Amino acid sequence: MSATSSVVEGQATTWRIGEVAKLTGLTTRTLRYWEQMGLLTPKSHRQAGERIYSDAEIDRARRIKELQELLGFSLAEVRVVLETEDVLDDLRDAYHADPTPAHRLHVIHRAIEANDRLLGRLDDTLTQVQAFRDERAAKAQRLRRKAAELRDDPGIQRKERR
Amino acid sequence: MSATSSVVEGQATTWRIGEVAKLTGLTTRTLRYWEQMGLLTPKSHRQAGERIYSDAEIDRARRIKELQELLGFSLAEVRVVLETEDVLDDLRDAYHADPTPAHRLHVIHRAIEANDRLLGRLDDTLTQVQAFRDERAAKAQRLRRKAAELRDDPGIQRKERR
DNA sequence: TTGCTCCTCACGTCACGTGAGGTGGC
DNA sequence: TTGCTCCTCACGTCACGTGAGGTGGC
Repeated sequence: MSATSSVVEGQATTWRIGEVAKLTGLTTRTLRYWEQMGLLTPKSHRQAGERIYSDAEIDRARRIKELQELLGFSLAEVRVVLETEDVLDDLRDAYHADPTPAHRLHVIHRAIEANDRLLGRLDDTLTQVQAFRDERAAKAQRLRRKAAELRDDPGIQRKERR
Repeated sequence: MSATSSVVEGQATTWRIGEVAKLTGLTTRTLRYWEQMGLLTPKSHRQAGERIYSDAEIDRARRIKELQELLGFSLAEVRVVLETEDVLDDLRDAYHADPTPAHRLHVIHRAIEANDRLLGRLDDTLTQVQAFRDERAAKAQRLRRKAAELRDDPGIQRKERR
């Protein structure tokens, strides 16, 4: 919001690549690579080629990062997800440009499908992480019980376990 | 359990690399690579170098996969986690070999620390995935509402949004 | 002029994928 | 002998990391 070197142009706040990196936890190298791959294009390039990003690109960068890190998507998979969302955004932008209602309904149905697929994968990872977490929580309990035993009775050699 | 080509040697079931691959969802290349990195060593090599795995290695392979895919760990990070667990296993094996109780307590405390760190990271990812999931669920609702509107009233150009 | 951030190559790295060419047991 | 799985190189790939060498505005 009030970053020292943010630039105001017209109305909207814009950012340099180093600022985007700090805000998103990415590196400048990654941002340039994603641009090269056609995943994240800066709003504009300034004189001498300096990249200028808007808030929309910050959101997009965060989305890409989530899809990669939380769901293990490759950039090719990320691309597919983002493309269906871009289509939806285009639809919204062109809301009065009169595409036929039938076409709009079709686009929305594709968006619903894509979204539901994502939801499904998220639920899958959720249950997997849950199961893994429960295992670790149980192990934490066992370890603490063991430590308590050793503290109370440090000299006793127990016969259980072999 | 009753895989066709599983081998019985003494009492325990053993597996060939291709069987391990199928059981774990990994590739044989990955299993060999992890061995080369010192992360997963087969129980033994047979004549002509054929790798023989036991159930313990299947479990270990699954653990490595979980740490990689669910938590995004690099193999270097996986190594650290597994090493602290290996120490615990050694402790259990040497339970009657009389290490001092003080030393045992120390090892257990380190294991508790390591386990709690993992638990913390699991809880972090859990909340992140949850938040992401909730976003998607909300979007699913919005999309379905929109689709219903279009179905009920396909000809109307609404004035909301811009 | 000095600092800071930006830029474009371009080679390096991590974790494998993918053949190439060959061996061993039913 | 034919099929199948195994083996070891070894080059390729994906997603960046990491300098090298240079430009531009306070």
